[in-house]
Amino acid sequence: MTAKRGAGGRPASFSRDDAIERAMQLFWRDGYLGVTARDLADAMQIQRSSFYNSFAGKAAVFDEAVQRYLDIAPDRRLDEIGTGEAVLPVLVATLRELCRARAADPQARGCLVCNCVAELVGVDAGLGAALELVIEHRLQVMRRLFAQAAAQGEFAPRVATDDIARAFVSFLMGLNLVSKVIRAEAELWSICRTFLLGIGVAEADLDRG
Amino acid sequence: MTAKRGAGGRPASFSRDDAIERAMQLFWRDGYLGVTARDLADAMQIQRSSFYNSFAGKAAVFDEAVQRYLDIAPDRRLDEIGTGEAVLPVLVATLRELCRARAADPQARGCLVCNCVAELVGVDAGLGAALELVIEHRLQVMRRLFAQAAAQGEFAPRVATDDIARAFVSFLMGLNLVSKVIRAEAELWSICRTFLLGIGVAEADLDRG
DNA sequence: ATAATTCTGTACACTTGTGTCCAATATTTA
DNA sequence: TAAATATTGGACACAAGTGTACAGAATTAT
Repeated sequence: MTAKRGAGGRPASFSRDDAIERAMQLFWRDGYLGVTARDLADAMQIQRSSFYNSFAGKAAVFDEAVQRYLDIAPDRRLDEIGTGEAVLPVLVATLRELCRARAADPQARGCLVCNCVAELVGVDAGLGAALELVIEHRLQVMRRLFAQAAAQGEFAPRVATDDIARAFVSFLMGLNLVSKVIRAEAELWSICRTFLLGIGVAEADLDRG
Repeated sequence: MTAKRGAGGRPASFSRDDAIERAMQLFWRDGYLGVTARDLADAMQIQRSSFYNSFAGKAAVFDEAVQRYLDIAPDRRLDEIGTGEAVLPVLVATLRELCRARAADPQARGCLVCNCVAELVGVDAGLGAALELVIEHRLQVMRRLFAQAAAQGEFAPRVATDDIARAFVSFLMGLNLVSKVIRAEAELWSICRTFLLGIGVAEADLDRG
């Protein structure tokens, strides 16, 4: 049974947050299809019976794991840029951090979302759609941010900011994916550099990340 | 047994090429882990016993399927550009064709190689390494091509051509991946446009693809 | 103390996947 | 025709995965 509210009882001995965290780490490394319910329960350090008691199954845990991933992903900071705030410094710092994190990961796992978009969109209707939403959200946020940055005179776009936003999301997914093959932080950063210069960011703004 | 050379015998009733082609289509749609040996034999339209007779297993078929994919992938044309030949027209035409193909695919499968890099690199050592080689090869070819294009005065690079090559491969992988979510050809093309303008390709060279 | 609730560990039934094997049949070359 | 080779279709053994069930122990609130 799932938890019911009522009189007291034995409390869960595991932290649900910790369990989801461990599940997320596993999905991150092995993808969705590469993980079984057994693997999950093992990684979450709970019995398989507890697993089925407390969670609806692999797909449900995956949903929660993705949410958890979004909380710790380097690009979460882009969602927190407010209106009126400077965009470029945060953008540059975020990309720097992303390169650092991807290169520092000894397992070269790349990005959980990107990996699973490749794996699940068009394969699993439900999970694929959920992941598409994450990408759509990133697109929406970037449209707002690039419009804002241009309006604030932070850079001189050579094409429509909506086009830049789309190119940025594509660039970001490519960077995450290629980071599984290109392992040197400096080379990953050079990709960011090339992209940023290309969309009109000034050289001077790149080093102050 | 695998085929032995000797006196004649009953010839294989199926075309090995067709079988690999069908296997490739299946891997393209469902990924590697999403496909079982049964699925494979079914798709290849051969008995499961014939499957094990004629192929070493799923992984071996996958290897052949990847090679087949490389033969039909839009970016194969980039490998055929000779020394002294103009690079940009082919590059632009290739990207146009890529956008067209990705948008025209009703199943939104993206790129088989990119999908499987996301799925397998770091997960399956053998297959992952083989896919990494494909990416490394693309990197090598692009280094040569961008150096050639710059030397031939086809465009004015603002950063080192090696950096552009790296950024291009990343861009290409991102485009393939995002094409699973962004389905309109015009939007995919706008991503290419933004990238090409960014690395210094002249506006005039974009429309003559 | 009692009821409520959860965990543990094991067990079970069922499905799916893997790889092998075989006898019968079909087709080609020598 | 005989030898060689392939396919067919079914069967088998085995491993792995899924989801459920249950009895006993543990812990909490009332």
